[in-house]
This record gives sequence, C-alpha cells and structure tokens, in this order.
Amino acid sequence: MDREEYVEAVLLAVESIPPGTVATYGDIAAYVGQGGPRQVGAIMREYGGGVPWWRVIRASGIPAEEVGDTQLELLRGDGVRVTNGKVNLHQSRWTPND
DNA sequence: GCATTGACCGTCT
DNA sequence: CAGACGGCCAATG
Repeated sequence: MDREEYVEAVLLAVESIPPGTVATYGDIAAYVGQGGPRQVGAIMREYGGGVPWWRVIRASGIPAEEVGDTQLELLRGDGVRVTNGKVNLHQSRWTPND
C-alpha cells in the first residue's frame, strides 16, 4: 500500500466516526490494519484538516498536547462527556460495528 | 543504512 | 493513581 493510500484510508476511518463518539490513534491504526498510532498522529498533523480530527484522542482519554483545549471544546460540542480535561472512553469509545 | 524523533500504547512499579 | 520503561512503525537527515 502506498503512503498516499494509507493516508486516504486513515482519513476515511476518521470521517466514519459518528458524532458523540471518539476513537484512539491505536484504534484507527488497527482499523486500517496498517502502521501504528504514531503514523496516524503524523497524518493527522499534516492532512487532518479535512476530517473530524478532534474525535481522535489518546488511549488515555487525553487529547494531543498541541490542540488539547480546542479539541475538548469541540468534543463537548459533539455531546461527548468530558470530565476534568479527560474523555470518558469507557462510555464514548468508537467501535467499527456501530 | 544508521540515528533521531514523534497528535502513541500497554505494563509494571 | 502517577511515573518510568520498553516497544512500536514510518519519516527524515
């Protein structure tokens, strides 16, 4: 798979995340079946502009340092329960079968 | 082709 | 519950 296609696949995966739910970098990587969490992060940094990138967070429920504040606000806007700067993954985590 | 680096993850103190 | 640690995978110099 070319890098360009990988990027496409990741972006599509992110676009398929329903409002009110979130996914971790690792989840996206696993869903695409290629690369790892860090690759997904790198892609979001460059090409994430056109997709709901704010629905992608760390496995800890904490968003990336760079965009953390904005991201949390956007998530709240989507109806995601955010507690003390953290997302309740146990409740809002995305799974491909939804 | 090796070394560094990064929107990371799981496990073990 | 917070750090430390090692592992991970690809881009970049």
